[in-house]
Amino acid sequence: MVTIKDVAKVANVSISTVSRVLNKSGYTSTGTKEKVMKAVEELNFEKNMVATAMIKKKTSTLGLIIPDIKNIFYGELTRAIEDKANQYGFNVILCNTDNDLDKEADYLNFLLRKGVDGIIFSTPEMNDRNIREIMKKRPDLPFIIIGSKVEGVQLDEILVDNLEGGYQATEHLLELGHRKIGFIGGQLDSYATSERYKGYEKAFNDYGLTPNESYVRLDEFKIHSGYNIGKDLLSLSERPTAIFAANDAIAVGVYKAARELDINIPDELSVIGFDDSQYADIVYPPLTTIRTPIIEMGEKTVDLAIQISRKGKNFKETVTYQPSLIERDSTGRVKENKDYPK
Amino acid sequence: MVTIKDVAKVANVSISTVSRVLNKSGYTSTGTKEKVMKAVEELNFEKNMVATAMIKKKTSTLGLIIPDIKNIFYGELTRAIEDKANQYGFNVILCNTDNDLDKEADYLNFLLRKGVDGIIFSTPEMNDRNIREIMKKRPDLPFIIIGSKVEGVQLDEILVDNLEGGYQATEHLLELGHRKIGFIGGQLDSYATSERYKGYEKAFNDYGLTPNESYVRLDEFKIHSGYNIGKDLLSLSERPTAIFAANDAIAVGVYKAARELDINIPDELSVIGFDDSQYADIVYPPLTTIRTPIIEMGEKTVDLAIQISRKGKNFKETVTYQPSLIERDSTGRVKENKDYPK
DNA sequence: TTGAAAGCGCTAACAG
DNA sequence: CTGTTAGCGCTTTCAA
Repeated sequence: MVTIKDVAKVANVSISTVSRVLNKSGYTSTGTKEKVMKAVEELNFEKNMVATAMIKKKTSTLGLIIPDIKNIFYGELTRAIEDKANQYGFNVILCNTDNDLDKEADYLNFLLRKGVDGIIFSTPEMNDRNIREIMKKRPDLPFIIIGSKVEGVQLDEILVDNLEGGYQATEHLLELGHRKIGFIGGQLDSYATSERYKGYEKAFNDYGLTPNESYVRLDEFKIHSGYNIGKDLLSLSERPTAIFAANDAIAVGVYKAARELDINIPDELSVIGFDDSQYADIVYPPLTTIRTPIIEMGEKTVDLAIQISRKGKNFKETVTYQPSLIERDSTGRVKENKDYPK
Repeated sequence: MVTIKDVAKVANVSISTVSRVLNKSGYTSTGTKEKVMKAVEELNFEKNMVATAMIKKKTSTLGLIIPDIKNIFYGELTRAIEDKANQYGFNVILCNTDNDLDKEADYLNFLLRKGVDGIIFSTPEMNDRNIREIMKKRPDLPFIIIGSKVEGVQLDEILVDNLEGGYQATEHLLELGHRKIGFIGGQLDSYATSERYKGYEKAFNDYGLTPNESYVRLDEFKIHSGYNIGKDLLSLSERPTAIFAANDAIAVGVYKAARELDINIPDELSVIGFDDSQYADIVYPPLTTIRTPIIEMGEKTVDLAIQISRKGKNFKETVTYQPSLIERDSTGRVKENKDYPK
């Protein structure tokens, strides 16, 4: 391994001089600068970041904690985060927890021991004890959460206005004449679900209506949840004419269920999703959905993490992005269904 | 920050003793062991891995270089790799290159300077100059490539038998009576494409046939490629009755094209993909495809990387996995099409 | 069985 | 403008 020492020897200067020119810190004459750079070239020297990390207590590394990278939403988010981090000269360590708090705790510990400069969470549970603990342990480090909130802690949050999104989705359906609108979400301890549900409720209320409780079902943000619940809902004697799926994966499951039951989308059933992930444009008919500005959010998260790491800013920020309705072909005007009473 | 020094003070022993009990190396009396552990607990001490890395030249970190984590195939692969690495107590740094060799070179340099214990590549190009260079530079480090080969270097390779997979796909179509079979792939400098194409050709030959050149098109392993080429192929006056898409993403694009042209799958067009990714079960009709054992391959990759890193094994291994045909509903017996002459 | 001391590769005062 | 020196937190001889 070529070290700064070797460079010093070849350039015939001291190691501190080498360090100075390498870091452009302090004064160095043009002459020595050149000598050093020549030696660097000659030896193909590259600074060992582990050594620097030891002194500076900075590793140029961010930890990213998500439930599962196979989930397309996190794939998109992760890509945005990694790209931005890379622009700053940072790397990201990927951690998949499957929402397992013990696994998360292990990762957290590991990341800390490795000296990461900040940790980005995108975990849905609002009562994540790990985050509380870690923040107490390392109040100096940036901890940013994206897409959710954690109860009982002040931390930097990057959010989408879920309530507004839920409202937009429901309103869209309502305007198309639907009244029997199903809601399929994750669990209520997930911030996204609870807010999106609130939006759903609010839209009904603003229309002078109340949602039918039996149309509201909670499970997971996954395809199979949409499929199972979709089958349930669509087998009801008085089935919904529209379904608001709290994310696109659930909507994909609903598509599957509808297909099995031979229910046409959008003629007999309108479906709206949430996120505007890749799924939305793959399924047929293309999915009407609520767009979450994932890329902007991911980038902002990294900006914040790195700013805090560098300047040690200390105030906890909440940045909220606005969602928007993306109309595709999975929603349509409600139609009288002759097969069963309305 | 609590250091080994603090522990030593509290336990009233020397730091080397603390180090010994922490690492279970050398002799320590039960008494001191206890004292030390008590102090560790009391102080909530956690060993700084950066310091250890400096001495041991091991970071328990692997670099993973892929084109794009948004691509579902890489999502699945990455998850398998990260899980396995985590089992070993390793982390993975994710790098997205978009197949940009300069970007890849930058990442590589960065990873080396950070002292990763090995690098896993899943980049399609066979003439990746970076890999050659880096291997010359650090012959001690494990470099494993998964899913592809690189010309002019001996490195550990984890592969799926692409030729066999291509053969199976084509044979399946041939057996269903198809003769006008399109092939849509990535570029020929991608190992996967070239081998899968060879399999396609071989199957034809084994049936005493030759593929129609005008049905063979190459672009990228992406949805839009499948879509564009699909539209082309399906607009031919004598269009293919079946298409072998060299990966599932391309198949998804073909679905889209077929839908726009109002061509029914599988009645008027059979489609077969490759990978058996999530896409296969999301689209309608569910996609017949060739399964690549991604999880096993990812795990094997990590096994190898860590084994080599630990024991410094030096022989370059090539592990080949067998693909298998997964029949779903996108392929069917060829039908006479009355709309145009056969 | 334990402690002292050297050192991993680099940075950062502090002198000069 | 440059060199000497003292670490960063830990591991590892080498003595005791």
